[in-house]
Amino acid sequence: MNINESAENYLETIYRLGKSHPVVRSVDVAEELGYKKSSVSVAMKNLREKEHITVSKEGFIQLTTSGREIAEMIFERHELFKNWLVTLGVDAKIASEDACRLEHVLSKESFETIKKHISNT
Amino acid sequence: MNINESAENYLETIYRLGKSHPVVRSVDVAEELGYKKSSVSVAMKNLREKEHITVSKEGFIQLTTSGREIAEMIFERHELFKNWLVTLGVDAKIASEDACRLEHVLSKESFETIKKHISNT
DNA sequence: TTGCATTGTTAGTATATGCTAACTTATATT
DNA sequence: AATATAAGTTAGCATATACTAACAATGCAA
Repeated sequence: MNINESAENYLETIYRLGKSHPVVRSVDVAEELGYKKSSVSVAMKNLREKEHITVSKEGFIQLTTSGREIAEMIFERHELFKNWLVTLGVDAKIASEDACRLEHVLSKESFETIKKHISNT
Repeated sequence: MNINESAENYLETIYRLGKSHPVVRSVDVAEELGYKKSSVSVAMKNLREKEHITVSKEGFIQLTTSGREIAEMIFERHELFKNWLVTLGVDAKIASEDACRLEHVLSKESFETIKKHISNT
């Protein structure tokens, strides 16, 4: 599948925005991530080429099956780590920022193991 | 201080090698990390310029105080995460690889909190 | 001494990632 | 209609990071 941290973050953001917005456009992603729209434009082009998203002619972004799978995986990791850190006493903002980096670097094996550990705590 | 993940890894590697080798040279670092010596040469030049290492005319690399502080911090994180993951049941090789990425991305606050949590487990 | 092996350096390449600037297009406002 | 605003695109730049290729320096070995 060969997906980058950056691409994972974009997909997660599209997924997250889709929960609260009726449609998601490039400019919404840029706003959410604090990036310039040119950067997002290029990133969306790459995601289109890898078929992780489709974009309607109105500019509405949709996740494909593969895009959704990646986004859901990263989102699950993000939520798990963020909530766990907050439970342990870390400030919510810091927990969220750390989760945002953590979510990309763990192997599936470590993630599943930590998930089990957390649920037994 | 403004230190990159890459630089952190080099410093940690120098520190780690220093535990088992009488002297550490560029070529030892390259061997350890599986990088080309040209890459290490450039990285060592940057670490010299930032005064995180000094290099004798024989090519022996020494950590400065700031370099050692960074290296020890990263090393501590690495060991903590690796051992914790192994304790939870993750394969040692995977645990080590994951620790290698984890060690760079956590805030001090989250690290200290997780450290406390682990020691209470 | 000649020459190979080891170590280190430099220049130039490639990829990933985000930025600025300039442009296009479509919509909306006067 | 003329212009202004919003959204998207493209080209070119900058940084980080490792690579290949070519070269320099040092030391051992025939």
